[in-house]
Amino acid sequence: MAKPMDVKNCTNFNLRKAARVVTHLYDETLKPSGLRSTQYSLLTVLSLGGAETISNLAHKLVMDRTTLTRNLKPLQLQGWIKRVPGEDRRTRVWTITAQGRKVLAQALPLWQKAQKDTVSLLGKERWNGLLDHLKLTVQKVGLG
Amino acid sequence: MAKPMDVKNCTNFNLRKAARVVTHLYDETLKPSGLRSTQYSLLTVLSLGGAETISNLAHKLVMDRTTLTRNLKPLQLQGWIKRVPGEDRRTRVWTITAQGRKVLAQALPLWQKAQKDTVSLLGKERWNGLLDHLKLTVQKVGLG
DNA sequence: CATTAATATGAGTATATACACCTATTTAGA
DNA sequence: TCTAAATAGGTGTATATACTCATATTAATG
Repeated sequence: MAKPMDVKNCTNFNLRKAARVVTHLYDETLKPSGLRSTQYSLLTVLSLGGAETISNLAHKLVMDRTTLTRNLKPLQLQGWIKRVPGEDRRTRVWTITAQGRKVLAQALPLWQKAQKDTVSLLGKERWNGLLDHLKLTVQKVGLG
Repeated sequence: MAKPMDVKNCTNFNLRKAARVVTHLYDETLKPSGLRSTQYSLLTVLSLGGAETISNLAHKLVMDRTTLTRNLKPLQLQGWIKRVPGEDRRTRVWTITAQGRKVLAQALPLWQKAQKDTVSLLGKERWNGLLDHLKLTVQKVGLG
């Protein structure tokens, strides 16, 4: 059993370190598509969920609203998403464009490869366990 | 069993999301010390490992060398670390200062609280599993 | 109905991350 | 020894992340 007060067992440090190495694998694999891994996630959410306000997206992705403002910008500049006025004059709704769906379709097999490679590296059992623990972590720590 | 090709099960997305929520908890808890969670990790490594080159640190932390160049800067500006010439005229060695040790000592109980709170939220068993999976992930995916 | 609350968003600032490219120094080999 | 390769480090640029503060609009309330 790991000892919580040993610095080597810092939850945050180990999480960020793992995120670095995994993001590197996904970014590298997605490179031919021109998408970063984070951008792939964003585009996918937009492609599945339809038009969404930035606040909705932020809540769904457990991400700060202002982070999304910056993250959506390069996608917009590439013409992969566009912003249209919402019903409420305060809100703006983001939708994926045809170009966005196109680049996403090209990225899909690459993402699938990244997933497959990760499962291969970890083993199916371990990969399942990792995902399980991560989801529980978001659930338990998230709304604190 | 989670299905790898379901976007909701993207290893990278779930890892980054978990990192966001956990980092938020640690940053919030560490706030009175004036340290961010990442800075706490860096200072701790420097306090334990003695003088290190930036390349050594990067390897140890599984982090890009140039990331460290930027991350060390605010710590240097605060006077918590300092850079001295190494034996080789190419190398520069980083060491923690007395002020750095002081702020680290103040941050220690806060970090301990963050660890304790995280274990409480996840449960000891789950927390151990999470850490275990994260370490294995770094090990297996890291040197790819 | 006028004022206040709440909601939706963006901008300024700062840190975190890393790739591509560059310089300086040391080491290895011809 | 002289030169090419390896090593150590930094800068420019771009994205990722989020806090604080500011603005616009809507909803609530006296």
